[in-house]
Amino acid sequence: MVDVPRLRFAPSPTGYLHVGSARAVLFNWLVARRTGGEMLLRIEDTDAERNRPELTDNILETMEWLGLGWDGEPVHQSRRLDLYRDAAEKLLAAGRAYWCDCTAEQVQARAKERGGPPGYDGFCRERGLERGPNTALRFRTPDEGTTSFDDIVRGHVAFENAVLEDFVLLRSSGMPTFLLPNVVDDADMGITHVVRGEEHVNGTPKYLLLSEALGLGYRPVFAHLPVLVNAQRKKLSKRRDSVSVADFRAEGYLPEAMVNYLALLGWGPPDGVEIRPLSEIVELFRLEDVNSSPAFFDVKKLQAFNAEYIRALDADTFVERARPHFTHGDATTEVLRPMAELVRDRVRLLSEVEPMVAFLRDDEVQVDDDSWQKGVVKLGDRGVAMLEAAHRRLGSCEWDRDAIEAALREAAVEAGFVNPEGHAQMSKAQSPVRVATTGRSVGPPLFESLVVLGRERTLDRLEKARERL
RNA sequence: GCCCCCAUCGUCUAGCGGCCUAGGACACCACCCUCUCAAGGUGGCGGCACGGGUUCGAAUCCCGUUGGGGGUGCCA
Repeated sequence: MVDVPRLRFAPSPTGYLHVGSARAVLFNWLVARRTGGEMLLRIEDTDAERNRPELTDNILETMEWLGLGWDGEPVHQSRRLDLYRDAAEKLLAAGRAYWCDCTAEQVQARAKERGGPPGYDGFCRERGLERGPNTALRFRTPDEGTTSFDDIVRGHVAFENAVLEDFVLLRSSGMPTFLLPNVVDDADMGITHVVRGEEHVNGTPKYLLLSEALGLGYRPVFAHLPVLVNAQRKKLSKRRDSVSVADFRAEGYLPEAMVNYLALLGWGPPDGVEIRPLSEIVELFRLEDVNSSPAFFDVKKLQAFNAEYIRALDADTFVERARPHFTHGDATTEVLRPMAELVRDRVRLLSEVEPMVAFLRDDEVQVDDDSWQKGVVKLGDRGVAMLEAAHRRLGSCEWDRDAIEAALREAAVEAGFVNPEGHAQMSKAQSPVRVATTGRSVGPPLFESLVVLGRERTLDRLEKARERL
């Protein structure tokens, strides 16, 4: 039988999918795709206290949005509890586990008393306790020897068994904790490559010891990915940092930009070409090339990628993809369509699209104070003259892009915006007209904007601005 | 405290003993283009943490120091 690589992503439904997990999904997915293997999905919901079942949907939906699907049906640990209990019984029967009734307080108190390292001290190892209402089952770690493994990204990693404390297998509630189901399922699901975050490195010897004690004869290949950190170089945390992939989606990031960017955290293509389709990344990606040092999640660079991906969209696709971000669906779509390319080349996020064309949609224009001061008031008499000249000339010209440009250039000359060569100085002259009609000092090209705005509203807004001065 | 890991421009990375006067990308700065803003073009700023080895030769290998991170839960 040929060994088909089999990977897995194993989230616990205690939070939304964040960028760190998304990167883990991606790398697992890439390996599966590249090697012709599969990536399975396992929901690690053994913590009844913290589980939020509805979050599973968010995680799955977000993975689909990213375009990183999984193979087969998701496995839920909460539906396989018998498997873990059987495994626990086996360990107990083999003398590799024992019952313990110590409370967390007692464990801490003893650690403090002896002045040694924190953690469980093996107090109940020889007490011969029976299962009771307040007993947890602990794994008895070896006192001697070392446990080591070869990590694809980190090389050889070794631990003295003596530093491994006797960890909990079954809570007093009877529910298993992380490690036991993790090992049992990986073996049961035939996982060949365990690709996960660096935070799991220290748990790996326990994982291996468990596998051995269970007589599973199971030993996957490990690859521990570097953590993603914030600007303070701390591991990204859901509490401190805004890292929910669903939030990025809501802000108007494209999944292809997100995935492309994520691939570059801890890995780089050999030819240095950073922006490229996922299909190419699949071809190039190798776990052996993954870094082992922490990577900063740089939103600025993500935005740059996003802008580039947006610019690569054709006009219709751009409108369709921006549409879900509109608060006034059809109305915004209508005014955006004729301006699509011009707007598309100016936004970094899809959420920026609607504000950029709102002046075309709404009856009244909201004039930004700062823009008003800098773009109109500051120009003094010439600003007034420009508004008046523009109003007059736009009142009688044809209504197309070139005619509007010609009219405004003439208005500029009339209002005194002339350069040494005697030509209209449009960079300055356009500003009062722009602010009066669009409400802002920056935005899509003015002439095209006015075409869509229409003569009536344009003249009306120029007049209102004039009156306001 | 103990255990494990990490260390190339501000950031993400290329580099796997000579091709390195260290390449690219993002960010930043300047100029060009230009109806604003973008985009684009050109140029610039900027890095092998430090100290020892090994070697004819080290960003690349080894050791130490320093700095950073992760873990140390009846969370995952």
